[in-house]
Amino acid sequence: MSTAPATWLSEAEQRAWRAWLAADRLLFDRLDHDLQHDAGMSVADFEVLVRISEAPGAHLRMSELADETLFSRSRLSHAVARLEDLGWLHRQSCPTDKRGTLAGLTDAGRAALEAAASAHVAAVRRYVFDALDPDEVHQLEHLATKIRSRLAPPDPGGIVGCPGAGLGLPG
Amino acid sequence: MSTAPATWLSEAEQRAWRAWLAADRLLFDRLDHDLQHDAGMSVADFEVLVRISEAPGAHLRMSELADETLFSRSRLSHAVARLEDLGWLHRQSCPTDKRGTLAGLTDAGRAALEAAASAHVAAVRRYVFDALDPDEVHQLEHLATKIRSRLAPPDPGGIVGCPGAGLGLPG
DNA sequence: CCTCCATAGTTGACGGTTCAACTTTCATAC
DNA sequence: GTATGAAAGTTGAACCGTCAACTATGGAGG
Repeated sequence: MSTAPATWLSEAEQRAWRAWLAADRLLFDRLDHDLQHDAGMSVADFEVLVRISEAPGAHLRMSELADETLFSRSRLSHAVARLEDLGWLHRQSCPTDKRGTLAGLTDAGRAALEAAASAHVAAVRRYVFDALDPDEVHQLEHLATKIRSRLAPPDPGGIVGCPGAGLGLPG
Repeated sequence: MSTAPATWLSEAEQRAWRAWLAADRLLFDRLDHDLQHDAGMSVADFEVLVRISEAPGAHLRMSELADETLFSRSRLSHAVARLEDLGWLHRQSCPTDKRGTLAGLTDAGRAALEAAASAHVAAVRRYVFDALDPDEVHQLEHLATKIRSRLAPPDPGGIVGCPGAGLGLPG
């Protein structure tokens, strides 16, 4: 090991890697802190609510929700249980598959999401997109997509065929 | 709120944002999982060990370590306590400032870092940099740096004037 | 029909992070 | 030199995510 830097990162790669680590930590710490302060929810909670709001009828199978958010089943179970305790979600058993559970947005959940969204989106805009020109936005998508493609199956995209039920919120 | 999408994200921005969220979650979950499996440490532990190894004499003030890793003081305290229990770090009181604590790498810590580094670097290379050409690496650094600059004071860079004690590992 | 295994989801214990005190030491001002 | 406030770290509780069971249902094959 002491003589084998064959796979080390180049200077440029190392700069890029450390810059990403730093930006990532600062950004998500800040977004979480802000959203928790303003709306009493985490970014993870927000993502769950958004994905459900986008589903037709604002309810979604736990599995699909897990796939869309990239949460583990367990993490999602705990998260949805918390959100249900807050009165923002309700769970009901799936009529067509008795193993399944549907998570649906309550009125309070929709209200909480709407209340949270504006400040959160503004924060994302302020910390990220206000600094980037259209070309850089495209680069960001391109880089993220490239990296993502090496790590997992492709974005499920629109599993559901029926948009329009959602609030049109960013993720 | 129902009539004010004035600050919403554009389609392109939303694609970029969701792609980043996804890549980020997949990448760090995977890196953490791999490193935990191969070397019994988290990516956060690895970063702490790397930063200490790069300091002159392989010891560093807790505050400086917190600034470099972007950990909170509390998080760092807990992390260093765990690493000390593992025998990879030792703490000693700072001779010039009795409030201070110096965290230093033990021989076992250096060995653990060296053992972890090769597989971890290979994973970063495999999941990230193998997919990117030099231009894209530069774009990644540029984007991350731009975002970072909106969120925090600039990179402390080399607070310490004396490299050479480190292992030259990526962060 | 019945076995077998995969899928769906939940649960509880454990580990790591945050948050809010708290102690100790340093620096400044009087 | 002493009061006051800032800085350095630590601690314990609460919270969140992971991991390894576990239950229950669905589907495929004999």
